[in-house]
Amino acid sequence: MLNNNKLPSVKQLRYFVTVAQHLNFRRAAQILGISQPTLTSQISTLETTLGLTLFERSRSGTLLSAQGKTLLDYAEEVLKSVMEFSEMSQALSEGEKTTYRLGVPPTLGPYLLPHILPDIHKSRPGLKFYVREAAPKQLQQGLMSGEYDLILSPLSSKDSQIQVQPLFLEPLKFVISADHPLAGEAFVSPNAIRGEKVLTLEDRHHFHYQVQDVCARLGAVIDRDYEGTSLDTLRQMVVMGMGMAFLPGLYVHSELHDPEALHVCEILDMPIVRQHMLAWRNTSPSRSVFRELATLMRSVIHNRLATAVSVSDIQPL
Amino acid sequence: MLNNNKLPSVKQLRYFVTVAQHLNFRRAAQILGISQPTLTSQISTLETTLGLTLFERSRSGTLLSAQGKTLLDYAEEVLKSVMEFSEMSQALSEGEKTTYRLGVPPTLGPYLLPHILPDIHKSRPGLKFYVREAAPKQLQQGLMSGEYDLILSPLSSKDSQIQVQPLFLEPLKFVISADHPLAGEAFVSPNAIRGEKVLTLEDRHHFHYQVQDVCARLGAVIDRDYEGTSLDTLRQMVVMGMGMAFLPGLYVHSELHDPEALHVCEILDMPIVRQHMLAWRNTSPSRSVFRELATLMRSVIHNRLATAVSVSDIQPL
DNA sequence: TATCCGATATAGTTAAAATCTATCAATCAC
DNA sequence: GTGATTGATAGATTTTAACTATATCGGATA
Repeated sequence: MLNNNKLPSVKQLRYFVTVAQHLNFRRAAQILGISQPTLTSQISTLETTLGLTLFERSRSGTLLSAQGKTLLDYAEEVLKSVMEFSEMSQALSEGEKTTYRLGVPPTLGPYLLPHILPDIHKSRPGLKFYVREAAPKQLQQGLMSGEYDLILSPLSSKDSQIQVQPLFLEPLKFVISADHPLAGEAFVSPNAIRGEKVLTLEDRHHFHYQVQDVCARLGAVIDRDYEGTSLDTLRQMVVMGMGMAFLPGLYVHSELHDPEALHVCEILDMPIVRQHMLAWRNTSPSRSVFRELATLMRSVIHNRLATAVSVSDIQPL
Repeated sequence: MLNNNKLPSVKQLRYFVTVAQHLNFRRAAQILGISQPTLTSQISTLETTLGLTLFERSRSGTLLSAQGKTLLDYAEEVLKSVMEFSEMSQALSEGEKTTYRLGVPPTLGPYLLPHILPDIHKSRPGLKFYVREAAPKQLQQGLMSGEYDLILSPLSSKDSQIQVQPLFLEPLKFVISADHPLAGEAFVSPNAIRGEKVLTLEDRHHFHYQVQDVCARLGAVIDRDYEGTSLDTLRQMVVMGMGMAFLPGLYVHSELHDPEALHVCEILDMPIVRQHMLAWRNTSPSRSVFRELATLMRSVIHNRLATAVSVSDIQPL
């Protein structure tokens, strides 16, 4: 078997197709912008690597051989796929049509993204996001491993490989069952909570530790006997009178439209918030896009969600 | 717009895909059988021509960028089509699966090919024929123009660009209506035909001139008032008593199984035959295949049709 | 028949590209 | 810290693609 596994080059296939179209080396060379001897030599190199004859040459003209005729379709198929590759790369290099893998915490994504993605899409129609939910710890790890290009995260990581920009502060609202003695007031005194048991999510959620911190400051304790698996179950637990809880402001803003069952309030003179950041690898070739995106997100959040959250100042580079 | 229309090479795409699969330049280089600096430089050349970043490199590892991830699928598509091209060319170069365009005269093809193509296919399963019918003159012209790779032809062309090999001699049978006075004898004397009118095909068929020659030798005349458009109509004309005619032996052998309506006989002491040749361009890269094919055809015809035709001697090269 | 035109092939040279070896600098695991 | 591993860089070399000039062949034309 003479045939090495040497692959033909795109250039050679382009030459082949052009000669096959015109059945004339000189004209094809002219169209390709190369000299006729170059074309002759390239075609004959290709024929050698393939181990067959593509064209029947005679002084009186050039014909496609039977085998060449069969291969022509395949060569055109190759050129087509190369063109598609090339066009896609062009679109990508011009900033259109890039899909970024965005990781979000489950306690934030569903209550933030529906409010802001439409506007972001309107401003930057080329940007697409493939959104996946995971706990912040997994998000950060996945960011480093390349699983995500971009994450929304509560972390202010000191990792030098991660670039972080603050987006906004989200208040945590205090919620109690509507028939609880404390219900009815917009503000609850910290003293009223001291020593109380507070419901929260399971500790695989970062939210668990955030609430733990808050409770430590308030002198309340986490109820570890009953923990919610999601914000929705947590809310149901409160509605059913199993205890009091903190819920993210955006969750309240998005999901709680029935004030009957639940009373939402805040802690008097004690702002309780969590900070959300946008983070990416600082090796990412799209980092400038991401920086712009952070700015865009702050602006959209300011427009759409000013009543629920407070946007962070724009950080200088 | 920075982007030139320079196309990536197959080699670069192969490098790209391999690095993307392993996310490690050194290992990918080893697999590709090249050095790591070469790989680095090729990838970075590719990135430059595409105007974007395919990989995020850091000392701690290599990641596919978001754009690289999108392009990877396209690159794999290109490689797939190149592999298909390559595999097809390999199959072709090993003599498998070539389709040759075979031109045949309408007075021969339908009555010869069904008898021999099955055996030919059995001996050389790779050979395929795309069969088209045309008059010998068109066949020869089409052979030169590349429309056919191979023709069956009565011509013994002196054209130096055409290679010709004789295949077999086919007798022309003399047919008359079953109720004609001459019917019943296996041989008819030439004298009985002298001066008679003989039916034949229209003059766009080469067969017309062959019969004309025969009639000239016999002293018969062609009936130009009524001419058949095909052998089948010619036969019907004879059955209907419109006159006598010559029909190719293979036609008689294949189609005439009803001896009632028609009487088939031969001219006494006067063999009337036509010679069939196989012809191809002597520039054809497949000429050795065609020579073998001619031998094969003679052998198959000898096995299958010895009662109807006589195979020519094998011609030395 | 001689000649010219148009076709591809060949020779020889040059510019560009791909590749190699050797080495560097950053990072990570221990 | 130390050694192993990673991708990047420098410089030399080989290979490839390209050019110009010319040869050769076949067919049309005078």
